[in-house]
Amino acid sequence: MKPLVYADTREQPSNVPEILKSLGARVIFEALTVGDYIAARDCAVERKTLKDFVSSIFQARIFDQARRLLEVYSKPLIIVEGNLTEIFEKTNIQSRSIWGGLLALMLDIGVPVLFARDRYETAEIIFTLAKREQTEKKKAPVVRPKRKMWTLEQRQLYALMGLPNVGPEIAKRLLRKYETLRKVFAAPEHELWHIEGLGKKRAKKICELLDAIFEEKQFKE
Amino acid sequence: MKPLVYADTREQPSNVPEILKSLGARVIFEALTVGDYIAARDCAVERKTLKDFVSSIFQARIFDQARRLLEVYSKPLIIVEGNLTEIFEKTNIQSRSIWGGLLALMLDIGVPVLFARDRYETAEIIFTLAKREQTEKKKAPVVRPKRKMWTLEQRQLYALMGLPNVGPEIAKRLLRKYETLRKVFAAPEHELWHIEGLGKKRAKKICELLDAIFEEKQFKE
DNA sequence: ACGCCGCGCCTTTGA
DNA sequence: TCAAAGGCGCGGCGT
Ligand SMILES: [Mg+2]
Ligand SMILES: [Mg+2]
Repeated sequence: MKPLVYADTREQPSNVPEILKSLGARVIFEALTVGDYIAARDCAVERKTLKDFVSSIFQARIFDQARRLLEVYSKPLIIVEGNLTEIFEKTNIQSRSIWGGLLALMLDIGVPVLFARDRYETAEIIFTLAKREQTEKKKAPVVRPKRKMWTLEQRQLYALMGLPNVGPEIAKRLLRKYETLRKVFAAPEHELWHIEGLGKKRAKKICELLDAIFEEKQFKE
Repeated sequence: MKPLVYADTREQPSNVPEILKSLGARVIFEALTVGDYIAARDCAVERKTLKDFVSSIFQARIFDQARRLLEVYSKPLIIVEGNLTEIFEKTNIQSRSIWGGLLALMLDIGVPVLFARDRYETAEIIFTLAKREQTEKKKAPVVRPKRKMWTLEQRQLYALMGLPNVGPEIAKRLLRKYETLRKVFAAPEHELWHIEGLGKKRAKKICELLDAIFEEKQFKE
C-alpha cells in the first residue's frame, strides 16, 4: 500500500517531499492554502523549522495558523524541526516562553505538536501518518474534546478588565464587594474609592468612561 | 503568584517535586489515582521516562492510561523524559512504531505529548503549566484588539467586547441605543433582544454573565 | 492563545 | 503633608 501525500509547492526546497518518495509515498505537489502536507482528507501537517517556530510564537502567528488548521482539518499536526536544547543554550530565549507557547497550542487550541530532529524524521513522521490514516481501520471516530471553555469566574474578571486601570486583582476586589457585574457597573464613583487599589483619581476615570455619551466619529482612522 | 501543584507520592524519588519547589511552586503530596501531577482542577500531567514510555507503547498500556486521564481531566498532558534519538541509535526499536504510538495518542485519543530532556525540564514545564492555568487570563480567544492609544470611543467599545458574543459592531449598536456604558450594562434581557444581532439566546447569555454571583474557585488544598 | 521584567503612575500607610 | 513602599497596568524584549 503506497500512501499518497499532497505537498505544498513551497515545501519543495525543504527536500522533505523527496524523502517521502524515497520512503515509498506518492507525492503530489499543489498550492495549499493551509498546512504544508496533507496526509489524508482530514489530516494535515504544518512543518516549521525551530527558528521559524520560535519567531512565530513571539509574533503570535502560530496561534492563528493553528486555529485555521483546525478549522479545515479535524486531525492537524505541527511538526517542529530542530533541537530545542540548542535554542535554550545559544540564545537568550526564555525556555518558559516556549513551554507556554507549546502548552497554548496543545491544550488551549488543541493542535498537537511533535518535534523532529531533522528533515528525515519529519518525512518519516508524515509517512507514518499518511500510511495509518489511509489504511482501513475500525477505529471509533475521534471525539475531540472541546477545548477551552472559559470558566464563569474568568469571564467575569475579563469583562471588568475592559475598564481602565482594572486588572485581575482590582477586578476580583470589585466582584468580591458587589457580587455581580451588573452591580459593579452600577456603582457610583464615591463607592469605588473604597476599593483597595482604587483612589479618587482612578474611580473618576472609570466613571467618566461609564457615563460618557457615545459619539461616533464620522471618519475612520 | 505561587502556583500550587499536587504530586503523586510515588513521584517523590524522581526529585521533580523538589525542583518544582525550587522554582517557586507549592507542592502537596497526595496519593493520586490517575496522573502524576495536578496543575489545576482540570489539568493533570503523566510523567514517563522514555524507557517506560516505549515499553508502555508496546504493551499498549499507555493508551488506556491516556484515555483514563482524559476521562477525569479535560486538559491532560503526557511528558516523556528522555531523548528519542538515543533510543533509535542504541536499540533495534523501529522508529515508525514510536511515531505510530505518538500519533495515536495525540490524534486518535487526543492527549498531547511533550518531550522533556531531563527532570529539570519536566519540572519547568509543569511549573509553567500550573502558573498559566492558575493565573487570570488577560487575553481572550475572541479578539479584543490591544491598542496603544485609546480614543474614548474605542474604550467604550472595548469595554463592551468583554461580553460574550459582543464584537465591535454589536457594541456600536448597543451604545447607539443606550448612549452610555452604564445604561447598556443596566439593560434588562428583554430589551437586548431588540438589538440587531442579538436574539433571545445571546441576550440570555449576556444577562446570565452580568447577573452571575461571583464565586472564587481557587485551586487549593 | 508565549513569559518575563522594568517603568511609571497611583494608592496606601504611617509619621 | 510628606515619604516610602507596594500594587497595578502597560509596553518592550527575545531569534
Ligand atoms: Mg511551514
Ligand atoms: Mg508515571
